Amino acid sequence: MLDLAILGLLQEGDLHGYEIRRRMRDSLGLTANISFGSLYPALARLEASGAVTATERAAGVAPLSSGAAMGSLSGELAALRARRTSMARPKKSKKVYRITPAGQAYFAELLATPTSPDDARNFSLRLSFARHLAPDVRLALLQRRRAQLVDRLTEVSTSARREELDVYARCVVEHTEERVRHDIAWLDGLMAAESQRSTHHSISQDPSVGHSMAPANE
Amino acid sequence: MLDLAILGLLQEGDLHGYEIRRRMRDSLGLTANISFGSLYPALARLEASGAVTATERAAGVAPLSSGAAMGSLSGELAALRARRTSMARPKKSKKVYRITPAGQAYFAELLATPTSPDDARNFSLRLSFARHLAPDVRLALLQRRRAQLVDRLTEVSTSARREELDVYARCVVEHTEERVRHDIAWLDGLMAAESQRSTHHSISQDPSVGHSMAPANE
DNA sequence: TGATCGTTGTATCGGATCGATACATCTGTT
DNA sequence: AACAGATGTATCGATCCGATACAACGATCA
Repeated sequence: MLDLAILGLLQEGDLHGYEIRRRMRDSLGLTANISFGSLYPALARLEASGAVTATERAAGVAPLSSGAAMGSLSGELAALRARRTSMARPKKSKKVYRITPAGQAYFAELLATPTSPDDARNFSLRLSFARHLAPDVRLALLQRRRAQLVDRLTEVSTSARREELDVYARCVVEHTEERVRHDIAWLDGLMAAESQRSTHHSISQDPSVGHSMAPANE
Repeated sequence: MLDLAILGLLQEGDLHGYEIRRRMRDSLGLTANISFGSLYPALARLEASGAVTATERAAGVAPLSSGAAMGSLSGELAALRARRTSMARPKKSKKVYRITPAGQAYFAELLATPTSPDDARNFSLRLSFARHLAPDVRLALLQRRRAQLVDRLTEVSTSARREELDVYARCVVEHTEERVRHDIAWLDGLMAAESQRSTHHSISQDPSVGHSMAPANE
C-alpha cells in the first residue's frame, strides 16, 4: 500500500510528490522506483479522504515557516498573492502535502494492521517505520516475517525437484533460497538487538549518529 | 509480464492453471505467489490471441498420450466421451494448456526484448529461461542487470544522508545495499561461468567484456 | 453413515499499480 | 540563442493483486 509509505514520510515533514518519490527510493528500502501513475492518484485519494492537505506554493518561498498551519484553500490563495506581489515571475508551482490528525490515525491503523501476504516490500516498509510501534508489536512484526520465511524455506526444500531443472533455473532457485536464509539470519540479528534494547531501555537515546561504516568511498 | 512465465513453463509440457502457479513458485524464482486474478485472465488472453490452446479433460486420464495433437474443440469432445465410456463419474475437470508455434514465436520475442526497468522479477524470469537464448544475448542480459545494480549502488551511496535516518530505516537501507552487493557478486560468478562455458567458441570480437558500465543498448 | 476440514481447481470483481506519455519550468552548457 | 537534462505534475490503458465464490475430491473422526 502506497498510503502507508506516503503518510509515514509526511510525518517527518511536509513534502511534495517528486520528493516523496525520491525518499521512497533512498530513504526507505524500496528497490524499484515507484511509479508516478501510482503516486499521484494515491495522493489525490489521501487528499480526498482528508488524510492530507495540499498547499500549492511557488519555488523560492521558505519551505515551512511562512504560514503556521494553513489549509488547502488559504494556501493556494497565499501562493497566488505571493506570486503577484513579491515574486515577479510565476515560478514552478509545487503541491506540498501535509498530514492531518486523521491521517496520523490512519497511518497508525495501517502500520499496526498485519498484511495477509506479508511480502518483502510490505515488511521493509513497516520495518522502516518501526519506531512508531510499541516494542512488543515491533517484535511480533519481526517474528511473523521470520516465520513466513521459514515456511517458504521448508516448502522449497520439500517440493522442489531440483535435478529436473536446467542450469539457469536451478541457479535462480538456489540464489532465491540463499537470499531467504540470509534474510532469516538478518532477522535473527534484529530480534536479538530488540531484546537487548528492551532489557535496558533507559540508556541514552541518540542512536542516529552512532556508528557509521564509512560509506563515503566507492 | 506473466505471458513470458506462462509460455516458458508451457514449453516444457502441457499444464493447467493451478500447476502453472505452483511451478512459478518453486520452479522459477518468484518469491511471492502469483495471484489467480492475474493468472487466469492472462491465460484467457493467450488463448484468445492464439498463443496457446486449451483442452478440458477429466482427471485420471493419461496426461498427454491419448490424442496426438488435438485442438480445443476435439479435446473437449474427447474428454466428454472418455467421461461417459471409460470413466463412470464426471471427475474434476482441468483445462490443460498447450503452446502453439505462434506462442513459441511470441515467447522468443518476449524473451529477447530487453525490459526498460529491468527489475529483479523480470531478470530472474529471463535468467530462468536463459537456455533458450544465444550465448551472447545471455551474457548481455547478465551485464545489463549488473550495470543497473551498480547504478543503484552509486545512487544510494551518493544521495543517501544516512545519518538523518533512525535506527530501523537505516537498518533497512543498509540491508538493501548489502543485498545489491551480494547480487552483483553473484552476477560476476555467473558471468565467469558463462565465459568459461564459451571457451569452446572462438571469440573473435567481444567489445563489451570488461566494460561493466557500458550499456551498448539505448 | 455423514459431517467437517483441507487440498485442488477454475473463475470473476473492484481497486491498486505500472509503464508510457505529455506538458511545463528551471538550470547548465556550448 | 539553442539545446539538453533535471524537476515537477498529471493522465491513460493495460496489467496485476487481494478477496471472494463455487465446486469436487480425499481424509479424518464421531
